[in-house]
Amino acid sequence: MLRISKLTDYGTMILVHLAGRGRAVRAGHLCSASDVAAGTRLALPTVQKLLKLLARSDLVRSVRGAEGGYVLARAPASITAADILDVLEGPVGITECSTADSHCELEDSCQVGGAWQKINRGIRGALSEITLADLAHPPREFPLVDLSGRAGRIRQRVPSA
Amino acid sequence: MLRISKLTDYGTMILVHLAGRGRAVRAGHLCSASDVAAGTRLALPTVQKLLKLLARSDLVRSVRGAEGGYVLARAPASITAADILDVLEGPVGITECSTADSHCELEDSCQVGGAWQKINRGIRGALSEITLADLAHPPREFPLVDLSGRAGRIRQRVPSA
DNA sequence: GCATACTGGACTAAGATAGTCCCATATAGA
DNA sequence: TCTATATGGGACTATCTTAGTCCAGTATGC
Repeated sequence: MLRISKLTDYGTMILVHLAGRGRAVRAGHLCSASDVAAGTRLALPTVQKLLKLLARSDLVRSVRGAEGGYVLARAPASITAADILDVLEGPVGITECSTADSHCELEDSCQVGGAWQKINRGIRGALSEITLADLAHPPREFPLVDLSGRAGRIRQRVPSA
Repeated sequence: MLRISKLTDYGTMILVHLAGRGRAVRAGHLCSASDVAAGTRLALPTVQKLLKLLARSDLVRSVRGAEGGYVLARAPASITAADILDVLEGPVGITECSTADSHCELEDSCQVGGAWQKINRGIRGALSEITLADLAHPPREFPLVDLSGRAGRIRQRVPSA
């Protein structure tokens, strides 16, 4: 149920790896794709592909050329699981009709649509409360999440697209 | 992100349709696959396939032969979204390694696994709080859901496999 | 016996996913 | 300026999953 793709899982591992390299980066050392592949034990071509993808987003910054590499573009605590999924899987919903601009020909006869959308918002909310920092060092408990879709958030967070 | 398959969506529509037929059923009329297809505007072969699948679970009961058909086996309020996903998509997690009996060769180098499992439990919890009755008549607000994985539930619910 | 309706399973086409590879381009340093 | 080291963009393929259809078998009511 509700599976994320392997690539998204790998991408998260990569981000966690980058998050763990904060000090080294501040000292001027960037992480190359090979570094990340070695650190995560993922295949190099796969890591290269994912880093390219991540570098196009605002989560990861890249520097080309010799001595180049990748760094997190933002603090781990300001990158949420929802951000990561948006970049790696696109901003789609749990059903096609739970994305914003969809037209479903079953709309008239479908009584369920609205409910999926609420569930979808709830899950997005949940994922927005979990940061890369949490993923790198999982806390005892994750915060409460509100499935009602009301505005209030437990913590203020950089809004995700 | 986190998409459910179309068939699961259709299956849910079918269940909602059956839930709406409670009175007719008590009067002795079962819903045939054709009835459901007409009521939901889904293609008949697809409906047949899904009803077969649902009838193998404990969510739907079937009666063969002329005048046969399908009924919900339990009250709509005791069937949760998690139950539905389990039947239609199998009891899998958002990552392969978030299912119970998996062996991931990256386990040593993967720092993320535990966190996905918590997220997974949180989402399952959320889905366990939403019933078929809610889906048929969506309430204003869905209940709060706890991502921490602690025991307490807002409502007592038939446990899902 | 026949019409109705479920049961089990095979089957296909289309699409998504995972993974690899190649060539172009940028940069640091010798 | 040349070379080694990196990223950037994209093509490509094999495999798996999904959606959808169809058929032969079986149970039941009339």
